[in-house]
Amino acid sequence: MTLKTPKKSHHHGDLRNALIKAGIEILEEGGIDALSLRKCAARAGVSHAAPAHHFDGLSGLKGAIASEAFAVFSRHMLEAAQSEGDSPQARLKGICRGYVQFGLAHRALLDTIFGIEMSDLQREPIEHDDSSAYQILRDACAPFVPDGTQPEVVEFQVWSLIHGYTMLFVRGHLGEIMPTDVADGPFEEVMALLDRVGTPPKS
Amino acid sequence: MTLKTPKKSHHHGDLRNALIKAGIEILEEGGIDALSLRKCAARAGVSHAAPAHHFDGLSGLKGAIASEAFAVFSRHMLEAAQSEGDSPQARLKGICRGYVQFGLAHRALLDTIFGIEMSDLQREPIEHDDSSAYQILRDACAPFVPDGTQPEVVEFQVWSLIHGYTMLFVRGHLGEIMPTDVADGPFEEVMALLDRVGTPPKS
DNA sequence: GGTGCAACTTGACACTGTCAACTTGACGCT
DNA sequence: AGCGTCAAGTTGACAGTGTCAAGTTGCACC
Repeated sequence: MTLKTPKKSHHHGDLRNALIKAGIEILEEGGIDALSLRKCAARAGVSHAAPAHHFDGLSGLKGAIASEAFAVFSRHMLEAAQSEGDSPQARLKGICRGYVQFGLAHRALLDTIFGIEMSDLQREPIEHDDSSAYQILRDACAPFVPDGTQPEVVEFQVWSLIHGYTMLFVRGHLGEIMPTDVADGPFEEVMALLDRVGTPPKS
Repeated sequence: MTLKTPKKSHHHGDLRNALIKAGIEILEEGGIDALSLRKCAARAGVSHAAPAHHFDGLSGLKGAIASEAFAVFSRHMLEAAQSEGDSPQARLKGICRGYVQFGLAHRALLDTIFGIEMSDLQREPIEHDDSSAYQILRDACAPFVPDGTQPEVVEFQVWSLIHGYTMLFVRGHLGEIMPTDVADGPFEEVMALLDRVGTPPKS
């Protein structure tokens, strides 16, 4: 008598989404190594072989989870950007701060998203879509793209910097202790490299 | 009658190094997911439980392999730097090009090195040592560190940029195709962000 | 010359992904 | 209404994985 149709047949009805939800829970609780098809199946209340009807192996499930994780990722970036300021510079720095915060708060989701090999996702490219996480970065970079130049250059500069910083930072490579907050690392100092992004290199 | 002492007793004599060597071979052949303790043991000609006497689980073996991989990493960076030029700018760009080249040529070693959690290597920090890969980056950055400032700022700026670029690039996130050469991506354009690294932000 | 012990083996266990064969029930068609 | 098809889920099996306990072996040291 729950809200979801309580047909207790062996047809779950929404197993695909249930498995994704279970997978995210397991990831958040135990990290990327804790994720397995059988644990997801058990948590969703189905048999161990049921996920094979919805995903192409563990990597298929990870891809589906990554699509969901992108929503969380985007939310972190947008929220951080909003609490930073209105100028293009402040907005860009906010996006970057949200990138790091997402990596700290949802480490396993970050690993899932960027552990994916672009070569083995035959279907729709999950990024580079409109309203995607990449689009958020793209919009934040737009004010810094010089007229008549390819926007990808500035985008990849910013993305490379913040992605590399986040990956190194959350794994503890940039300090002695494992960080739990953005303030545990030299975020401001490193991001200062972006102070003159897009301006011509010859001063 | 080989050069290595042919004592065929059950004492291998140099099993630890043999396992590391086997592991690197397996990594280069099949990627990071192909690595397993049992396969390393089989290739080294010992029983499946023998590695436990030398490494603390699979992550322990990965750590030992990473230490070896750093030598290859360093070699790539130094060679690329040498064929680039003598100016500090050319040298820094060469180091970065070597970083990417290493990621392309030894993808599994890159994943092994940076898949390691700094929190669970209780022993010596493999990086930040003298003559380590990090020291190479540090030396290349030194000419750009303003007097009286902490060198870590410039180092982390450069490291973040090149690390993020490499990670995104080798996974195919920066283009439609999976890259096989540095020239398959916008390396020069992105590295242009370093053209004025270390100079004061207020022009 | 005997003893201790590190190195390695064997065997077992739980867990994993994956496959084949089977059951069930919902849906469309005549 | 009856029937058949077929997707969705189950069960069982298999090879591979890490890990532990217990046993064996031979080197080194006293």
